[in-house]
Amino acid sequence: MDRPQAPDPEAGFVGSYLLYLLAAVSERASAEFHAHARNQGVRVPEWRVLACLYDGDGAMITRLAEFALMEQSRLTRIVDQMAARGLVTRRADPRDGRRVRVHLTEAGRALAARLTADARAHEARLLARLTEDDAARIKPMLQGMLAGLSGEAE
Amino acid sequence: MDRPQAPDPEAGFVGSYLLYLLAAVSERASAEFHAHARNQGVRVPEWRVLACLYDGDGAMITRLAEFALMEQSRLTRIVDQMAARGLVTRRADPRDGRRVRVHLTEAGRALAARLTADARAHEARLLARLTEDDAARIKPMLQGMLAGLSGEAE
DNA sequence: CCCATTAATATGAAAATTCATATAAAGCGG
DNA sequence: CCGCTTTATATGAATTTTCATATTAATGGG
Repeated sequence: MDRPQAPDPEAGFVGSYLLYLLAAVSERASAEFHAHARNQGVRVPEWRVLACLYDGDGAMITRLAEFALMEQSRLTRIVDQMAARGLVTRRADPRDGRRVRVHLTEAGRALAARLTADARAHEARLLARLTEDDAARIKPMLQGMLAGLSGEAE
Repeated sequence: MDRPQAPDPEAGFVGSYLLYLLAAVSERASAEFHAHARNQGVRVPEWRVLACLYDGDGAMITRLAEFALMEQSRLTRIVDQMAARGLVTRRADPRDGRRVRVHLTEAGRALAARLTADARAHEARLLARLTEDDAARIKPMLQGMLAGLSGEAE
């Protein structure tokens, strides 16, 4: 097993720079599960779309792009591909003809259900590797940060 | 100011999924500074290379790629571009002819110094928005996670 | 010293991603 | 109802990124 190294947290700037730590932890914590998803034929952006729609079907393109952490034009193309693969369908919003609502198909929902279950299990394994304290605090802390960073302008 | 929304942390899977929270916080916390870097003509991968080299000049391509969170072949091309812009130079390692060591030029070092200072200031502003408790705990927690995820296989 | 293997970097070609902008539907003031 | 502005999505074209693999150098065994 030959995992990537990280910069020394003691020495230098990078090893204790908050934005580096966030990016590195995110990337490395996600690596395993993302590899699992790809093995199931699902790329990362597609997995994000599946997960978001599984939480709330029929989201419009713009909001879906925000939740799935990607640009609108990219999401449009991801949705194209997923539609071509029969995972989602597009429907015009009856109230507002500009909007496109994205819905999971049967197949898409089944795939999302499977991957979401896998993700829960994987998350449990990740949390199990933390100290009890950290495991208890990490999510609320991140949720708090996210709330502070999203929405309200200051 | 119209910031992206985040999924409801109360409802659904995504809003309380650890890997989502990490990715979202990383992305959104970094957005401002990354925009600043781009305004200085420096893209994100380039900024990461500058910061890593500023910490320790003369890194080889492979390790630099690990630290800078990108694939080797991508880093090779980033270094190409940075060399073309006069920010770095490549030098063969005298001990091992396969290795290429990347060094900052004067201009590269000056740019790295400036951006690193900006990054410290920006980080201070980010931390100031957290509760005292969170601000004190976030970095050690992330460093611990990173150590657990890197290096040692289990 | 040679061969086979491993390691470090580079590169071609395909695919993904971005950026600016086009298209089209709503909303609004008059 | 009209024209103007805003909002939502799509798309062309350039750039970036990935993936597999080529190239070159070191290493270890016989």
